[in-house]
Amino acid sequence: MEPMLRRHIEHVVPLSDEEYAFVEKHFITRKATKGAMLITKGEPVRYVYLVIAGLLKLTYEDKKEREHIVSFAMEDWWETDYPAWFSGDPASLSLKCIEDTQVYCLTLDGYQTICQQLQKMEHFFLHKANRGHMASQDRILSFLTDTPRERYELVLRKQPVLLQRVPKALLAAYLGLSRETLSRLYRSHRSAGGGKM
Amino acid sequence: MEPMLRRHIEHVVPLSDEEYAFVEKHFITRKATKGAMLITKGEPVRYVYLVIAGLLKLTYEDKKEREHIVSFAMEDWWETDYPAWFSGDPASLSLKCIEDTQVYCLTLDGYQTICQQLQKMEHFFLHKANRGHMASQDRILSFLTDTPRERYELVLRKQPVLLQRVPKALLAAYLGLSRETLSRLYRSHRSAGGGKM
DNA sequence: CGCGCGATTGAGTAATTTCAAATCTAGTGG
DNA sequence: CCACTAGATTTGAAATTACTCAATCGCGCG
Repeated sequence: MEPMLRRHIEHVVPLSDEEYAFVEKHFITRKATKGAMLITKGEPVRYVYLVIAGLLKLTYEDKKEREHIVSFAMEDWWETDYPAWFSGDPASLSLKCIEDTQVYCLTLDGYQTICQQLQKMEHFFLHKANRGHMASQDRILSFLTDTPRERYELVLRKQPVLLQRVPKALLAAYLGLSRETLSRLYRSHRSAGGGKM
Repeated sequence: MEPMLRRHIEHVVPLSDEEYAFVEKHFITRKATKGAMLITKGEPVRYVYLVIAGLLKLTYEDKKEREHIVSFAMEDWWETDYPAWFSGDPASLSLKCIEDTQVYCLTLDGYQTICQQLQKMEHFFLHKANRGHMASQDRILSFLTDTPRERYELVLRKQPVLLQRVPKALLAAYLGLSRETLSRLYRSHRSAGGGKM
């Protein structure tokens, strides 16, 4: 069966068998169980990860030891602490498995080699980077424009999957509000929405 | 004298005279006076802009007609409504001059042609896209982690220029708080900071 | 001098947070 | 099947914080 990596890339640029083989050489795959850390704050960042299956959280811990979630990464997402990965500096973020997870791993060297040798792949990564940038701007806009309640409703509408897959406390850390507030918003929805009681 | 565009690009990738000439062909320059609109909500987005001099605001207007500032663009920044520029859809954002401004303009066609013909330039844009993505994640993190007061102090420390160049009301729309609140934060700083009265 | 605009101030209101306690749920062992 | 525990979720009440709305201030310009 076609490897997930190939399908993923060819969704953007077509590759010959030879080209794909060259690309694949630079990846390794890894399985990690729920709770495992792929990136730990303070340590070097070896890889950028492409999620094959499972769910990750990219987090930042502030001075008061509160955990904030920069993003969730699920199937087909690329994730890492980019500033640390690019620069070689120790990570300021952590990346942790919320579910059992399988990922492709790519080093910075591998990334650079692939881009240098295959313009198509540089094009692919440009495409992905642009997407990522736009998604981030969207999230910024949501912080500027929407109230916490509206942000919650947005997730409810656009990513109902998250409600199933992540504990509410994590969702709160992603939306930027306290678990208590999230719980109260959730309640008002249950009744208003017309669920059976 | 060296055109700003060439210096800007060669800060990332070196170009031969011939290569630069090819690239430059696809840009036009434009001057716009304070208050002019480069992108108007609802209209098509022809260009991505590289700011040569001046200052722009990229804004979103919500249902209650309140203006939110996604970002300020100053010298050496690339800015546009990316989703609209890439897709051809009408803009959901607006881009307006806060000061008299001079920009390079590049169409999507020009961008694609340049990338296709010169791998170096695809590399350049990949570099820029990665930077942009990281900057956005940083801003997201600030919304998650910092209180409005801390966000204000961050700008104070890291981009004091903005305080000089931008009216306070705009800064508030950028930080995601009301002008009144910003004014009060500003006050408490004046006294605490030990400025002459 | 008076107008106009940006910035500030004051007072009351709405929303969220915090801290503490109560409740619920799934898994474990008897 | 029931009791029990750990973790997640919910609830309550007080305290913070930011918002809104309205009024005032300060300054540059005609």
